[in-house]
Order: sequence, then C-alpha cells, then structure tokens
Amino acid sequence: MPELPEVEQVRRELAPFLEGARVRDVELRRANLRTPFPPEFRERLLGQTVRALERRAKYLLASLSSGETLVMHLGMTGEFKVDVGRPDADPVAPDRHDHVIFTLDSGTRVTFNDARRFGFMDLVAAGALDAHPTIGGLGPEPLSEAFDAVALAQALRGKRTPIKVALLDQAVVAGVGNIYASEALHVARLSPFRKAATLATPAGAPRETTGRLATAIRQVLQQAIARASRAGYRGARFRVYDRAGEPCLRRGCGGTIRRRTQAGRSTFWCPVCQR
DNA sequence: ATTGAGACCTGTCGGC
DNA sequence: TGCCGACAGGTCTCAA
Repeated sequence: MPELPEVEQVRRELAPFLEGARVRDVELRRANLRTPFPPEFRERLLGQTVRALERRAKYLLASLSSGETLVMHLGMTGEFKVDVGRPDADPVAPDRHDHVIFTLDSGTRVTFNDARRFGFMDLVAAGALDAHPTIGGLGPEPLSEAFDAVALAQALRGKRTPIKVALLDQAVVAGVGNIYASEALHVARLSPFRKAATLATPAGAPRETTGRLATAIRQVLQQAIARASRAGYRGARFRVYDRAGEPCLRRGCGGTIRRRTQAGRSTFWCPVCQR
C-alpha cells in the first residue's frame, strides 16, 4: 500500500496496540520476506516491551525495551491486521500471506500480511540505526524542519535524471513514492521530464521553482495524511495519478492528463500547466 | 559516480 | 471460461 502518508496512517492505527505492550510470542510462518529474518529474530523479541512506534520515511520503527529497534517495511502490499482476541472467539485461520504473527501479553495479535513479500523486518542494535544499510542513506524527512528549498536544491544539484525520477530517490527526500511524486509536480506546475538540476543553481542554491516544489511535496503529503485518517488509500482521489485521459483539475487549464513510463514507473502529468 | 534495467513476488484486470 | 500479457503504491543489485 504505502508511501509516507499511508505508512504514517498504519503507525497511528498500530501504536495504541503496540506501545507499552509486551511481546509474548512471535510466529514466523516463513523464513524470509524480501530478505531473511535476522538470526534469533523470535528469541530476541520475546519478552520485550515496545516503548514507541515511530516512522522514518516509509519505515516503521518499534523501539524496544532492550534499546534495539524493530525495523519494518511494508513494501508494496504489506499490511498489519490487529485481532483483539476474545477468549471465546474461534481462532481465525491464517491467510496464506500472513507471514508474521505477534502475540502480545494482552492477548492481542498483530499479523503482518504481505502478498508480494517486498516488505521486510530487521532487528537493529541500540545506536546502530544510522548505520543500517537502508535507514542510514535516507534523505530528509519531508515534513520536518530539515526539509526546505535549500535542502532540496542541494540534493538536486547536478542531477541529470528527470525531476520525477529524482523524487523517487529516497536520498533526495525520504518517503515520497510514485504517486505523490506525480502529485507534487502537478501542484508545483513543474514538468516531470525537466532535468532535476534545473531546480538548483549550479552552486546548489534554490530557485523559485525549488521552493514551489518543496512546498508542494509537503502539501500533498500532509493532505494525504489528513485524508487517510478518514478515507483510506483506496478512496483517495488524486490530481493526476491514474487519471490518464481525464481533464486536468486545475482551474482554467483545460489540459488532458497523460501517462508515460519513466525509469520503469508510470508518470502522470498535465502537459498544459506543468512546465 | 550516476544511471538505467532487471530482479524480487503475487494478484488483478483487460483483451482475445 | 481460460489464457496471456501488462501493470501495481518499493527497493536492491548489477552492468554500463
């Protein structure tokens, strides 16, 4: 499911069940997701209390009483199901894509389901998060103070790739995915095919367009988070994503949304108002 | 050093 | 109905 807003929504839904809860059992229904589970994964989790459930980019981070961090990624299709087990209820037969089942002291069961298995879980030692191969290389969190026109210009400086492709690079901005990259560029009125480096001066300073894009990225992510708490991903409506052939929604534009493949991913844009 | 293509998986949908 | 290809919200690895 997930780009940053959807992962944030998962975090908010899961946090009340996990935070403060102690892990009574962990059932691994297979040996790997995208990568193998770390050694002694189950044993290292047993008896631990989840101090907090946080998010970094598209990663969920459960900090544990030992100081370790349980890192979880949902890939394309990962989701969590919560079963507040009632003693008299019949146990639910696991789905064939239920891969990890956490049982908490309360009896609540949290199940990780992931059809495509592009997700993963890892257990990281205290203080080693920044050295983690995936977490360590992440760029600024787009909804934090660290992300602004200056940071964006710096990251795009000299990049030859199209701006849409650059936005998918998690070292540039952490958490933007294929949908919100297209959405943000439409809000910013910038063509997805524009060379990334044109959004910075040769020295790496921001331009007017850089500020527009940084603002647009924050805006689409924030709106999606606000909407996700009510509608959910499926009901979400996008400005351009998956709207090829339909009219541009910008007032007075009159353009028609088009679709084209960039770096193997679908890009949607309005050729009239995005320059 | 960057950048693009392919790989990893399963499910769904449209066309014939 | 069945089969087949295209496509799906992500990221890693490998070769140019």
